[in-house]
Amino acid sequence: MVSSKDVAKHAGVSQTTVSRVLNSPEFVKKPTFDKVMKAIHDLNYVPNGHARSLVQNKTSTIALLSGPLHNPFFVDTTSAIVHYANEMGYRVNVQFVNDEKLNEAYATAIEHKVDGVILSCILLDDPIFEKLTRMDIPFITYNRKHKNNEHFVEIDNFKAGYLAAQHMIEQGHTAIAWVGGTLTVSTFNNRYLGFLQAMKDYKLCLPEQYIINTDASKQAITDAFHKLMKLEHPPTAICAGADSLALFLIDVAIQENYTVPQDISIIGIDNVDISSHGSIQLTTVGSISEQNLGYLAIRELIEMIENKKNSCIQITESVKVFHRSTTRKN
Amino acid sequence: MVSSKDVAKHAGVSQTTVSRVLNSPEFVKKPTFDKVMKAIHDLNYVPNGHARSLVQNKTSTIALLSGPLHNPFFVDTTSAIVHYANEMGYRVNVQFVNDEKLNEAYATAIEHKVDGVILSCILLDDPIFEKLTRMDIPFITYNRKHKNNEHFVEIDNFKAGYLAAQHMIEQGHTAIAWVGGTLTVSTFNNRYLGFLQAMKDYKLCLPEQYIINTDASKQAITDAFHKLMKLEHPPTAICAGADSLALFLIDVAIQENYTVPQDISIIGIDNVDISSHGSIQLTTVGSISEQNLGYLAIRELIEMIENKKNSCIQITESVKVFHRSTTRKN
DNA sequence: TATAAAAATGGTTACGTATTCATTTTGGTT
DNA sequence: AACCAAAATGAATACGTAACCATTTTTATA
Repeated sequence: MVSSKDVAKHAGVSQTTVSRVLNSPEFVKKPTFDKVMKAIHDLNYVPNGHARSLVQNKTSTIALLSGPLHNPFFVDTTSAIVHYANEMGYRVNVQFVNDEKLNEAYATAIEHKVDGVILSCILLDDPIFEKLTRMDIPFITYNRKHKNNEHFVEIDNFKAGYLAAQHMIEQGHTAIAWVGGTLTVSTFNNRYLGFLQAMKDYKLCLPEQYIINTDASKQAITDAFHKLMKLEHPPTAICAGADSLALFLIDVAIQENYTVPQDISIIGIDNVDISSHGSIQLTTVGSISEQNLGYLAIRELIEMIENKKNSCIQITESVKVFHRSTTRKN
Repeated sequence: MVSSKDVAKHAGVSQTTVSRVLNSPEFVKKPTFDKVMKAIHDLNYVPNGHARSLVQNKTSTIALLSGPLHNPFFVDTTSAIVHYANEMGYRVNVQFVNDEKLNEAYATAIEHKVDGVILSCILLDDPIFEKLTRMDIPFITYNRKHKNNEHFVEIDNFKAGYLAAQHMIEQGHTAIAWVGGTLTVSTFNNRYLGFLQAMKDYKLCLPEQYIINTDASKQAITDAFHKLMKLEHPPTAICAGADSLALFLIDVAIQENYTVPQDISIIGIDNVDISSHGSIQLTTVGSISEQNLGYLAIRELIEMIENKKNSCIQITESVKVFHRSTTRKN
């Protein structure tokens, strides 16, 4: 492997000068600069990023711990995060983690002394939080948050759950079910609480069988749907804890020859990009702002890294209903 | 930052022993091992990956240069690639590149001495190819390939184009249009050639206005659709060069109050995961095998990295039609 | 017990860069 | 020409690890 020493020798200068040519060319005379550049080109030299990271203690790398891409929410956020980070000169190490394999993911992230960590998949009560804090690595969570989290970006999850229920109620539904994810996740927890509050405020009956909080796998959602529709009095509407769940539900419904929304109304939360596709037209609750959570989070993280500011970043975006075609008057 | 020297001092051993505890514990006595582990834990030590990379000339990192995630094909492949790589102990540096900003992307990838590069976005006649070869970094392309490419994984694009046209013809269509991407991309080029061949074999008339090869942006596809449907004799069927294009077309069609497939049949190529969703049910041509191209590519790349084998990897997967609900008898 | 072999540990160095400080060269002024 | 300040360059070092070789300690064998 050709190093800056080789370049120096080839150009008849010192390694220091080679380094200067690349990092502070204003301090080197034109002829010297040209000589070195020629040598760099001749030898096909590429500086070694690891050596630089080692000496500068700066990696220009960010670790992204995202949820899986089969959830369209993470498609949108991952895309936004990687694009913005690259634009700002950072490389992004991506990992798609499920909640179990979290520890490994953190380990590899930390070993490489990334400049910052941006993550979604943290539990309300996650020991990882302390580790990251102790490591003194800037980090921010998006979508989810930790119980004593300082830096996070989220939507108003409680209100989102509330609005979802309210929307169904306003459409004349009374038999409204909830299908959400595990409550150890802040997002699902708050959305669920919002849903409950609306049902209470509007004095609607909510039988226990109408409430399903399970893991977010396709299989679990399929089972949930079956369970609901086989009840003696099946619901006429389902509020899903996330668009990804809503899309699963719709898929299952169609497979089982139900028509959405004629047979059953379904609303999601997140307003993922694909929900507005003509073939899907998912009614959902999402951020009022155009910018997705991933973008907001990475912007703040890079701000934290570069300006070392330690003021708390706590962004909660307002939400509204996007009324499309998967819900209708009952 | 706490280093292995600090650990060594704290444990009363040499730095070498600390290194051994972590990398070849079988050569260190139990009591010493315990002492060191305690020190590691006490000091909250995490080894520095960059220093290790520097001395070992091995990074356990792979650069992924993918197309954008709004194309669902890249959602599937990115997911598969990152998952498999992580499982095999590699970190993945992801960049979503458009064809213009390719050079920057390569530069940052190469600077960090990644163990390998996996890329989709290469043009048939791309100077990058030579650079990578000269750098002696193992690399493989998926989906697309370079004109003198050695390692690649693709589907049988020519046949895919052929089958798409054939499917429409068998459904009784005669006015069949083509909407594909730029022909400097191997994938689109071969699919287009296959389409042409089928039209020729079946002796179908193909007016020039029925052929649109443009960039793959939503706007361009919208324009293409308008152009086609405003013709005096609009087509009754469109073969799209990729599922992403087909999905754009369907979205536009629905917005413009066309019904798919009643008003117009549309077929894609790739069989992306989302195409089988109940709300979409896109008829498409895709690989016979279950495994997506990203998975095949990363598997081969890691094989190349670890076994230094230099036999050419040239995988072309057979394809078939997945007949769903966006095409029908004319 | 003596001795050789094996096991365990330590000292030193290299990896490739940026940085600090010292030295040389340049250019301007008298 | 002499001198000084400024500009340009170079030498030496640190970053944190793994690897190589040397040394010490332990174990097995006669």
